[in-house]
Amino acid sequence: MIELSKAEFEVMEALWLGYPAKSSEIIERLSDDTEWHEKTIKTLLGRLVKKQAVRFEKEGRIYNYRPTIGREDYTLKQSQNLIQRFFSGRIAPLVSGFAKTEQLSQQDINELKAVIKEWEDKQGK
Amino acid sequence: MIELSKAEFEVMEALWLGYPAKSSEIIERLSDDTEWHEKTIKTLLGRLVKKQAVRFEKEGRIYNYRPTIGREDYTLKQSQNLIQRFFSGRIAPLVSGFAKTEQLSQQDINELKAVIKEWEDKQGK
DNA sequence: ACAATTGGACTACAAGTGTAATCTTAATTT
DNA sequence: AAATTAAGATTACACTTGTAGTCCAATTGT
Repeated sequence: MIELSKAEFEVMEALWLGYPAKSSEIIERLSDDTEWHEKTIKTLLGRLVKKQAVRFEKEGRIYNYRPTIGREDYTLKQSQNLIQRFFSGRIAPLVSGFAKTEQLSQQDINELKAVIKEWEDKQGK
Repeated sequence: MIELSKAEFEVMEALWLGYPAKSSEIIERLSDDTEWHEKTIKTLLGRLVKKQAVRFEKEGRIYNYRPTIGREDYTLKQSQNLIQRFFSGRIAPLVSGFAKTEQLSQQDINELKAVIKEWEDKQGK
C-alpha cells in the first residue's frame, strides 16, 4: 500500500479537489492553506509521482497531474490501520472515547444512527 | 503533543502492560511479538525518555521505567487528529466507511448502540 | 581474582521527510 | 533579440526513524 507523509497528503488533497491539474494550479490551491514555497510543492509532487500516488501526461513542457488513488480508499485504509493498531480493530472504543470527551454532537449521533440502520437493513434482507 | 513513531509505540505498548519495568522486562515482553534486537529496544527506550513519553528511577545501575502518558489519552488524541485530517472531525463517515467494506460486526453494532444510548442518557438529564 | 555478561551511553548509517536552492531549457516580456 | 520568468530535474541539508554496533563500568559466574 502506498504510504504518504503528512505533507504529501496535503498535496494530494489539493489534487483531489480537481484533476487533471497543472503544478501551477496545485500551488495556487495550496496557497490558501499553507505557506509552502513553490519549490517545496514541486518536490512533493515529484515524490508522489515516484510513489505512484500521482501520474501525469505531458502537454508541451507542462505536466497535467492526476491522482492514481482515491481519497476514500486511502483515508479508509489508513483509518482501519490505526484502529487495528490502537483498538484491536474494533471501532466502538474509538466512538466511546469521542463521547467521553464531549466530541460527539447531536448531528454525529444522528448520522451514526443512520449508519446503523442502513447496516441492519442490509443484514435483515 | 508527544509524537511517537510506530516502533516507539510498540515499546510503549510493552511498557503499558505493566510498570515500573526494567529494560530486561520490556525486552522480554517484546520478544513475543517482534524480532527486535535488544539494542534496538534500548535505543527506542532512550528516545522515549528524550521525548518525555517515559521516565525512570534508578535502582542501583538499573533503571525502572514508567510511562508519563496514558494509552487512552495517546490513542484518543491520535485518533482525533486523524479524523480531523481525513474527515473534517466528523466520525460518522469513518463508521460508514467501515460499514461499506463489511468491517462492522454485530458486536460492533451493539457496542455502538450502547455508546449512543449512554450519550443520550447523559444529554436527557 | 579473573572472565564473561549485562546495563546503559554513545555512535552509526541508510531511508524517509520537511523545506527549499540551483541548474537547464523553453516561453514570455520588453 | 535580449532579458526575465517559469517548469521541471537535480541537488541540498538537517532531522527523524529503523535497526543495530561499540564502549565502558558494574555485576555475576567459576
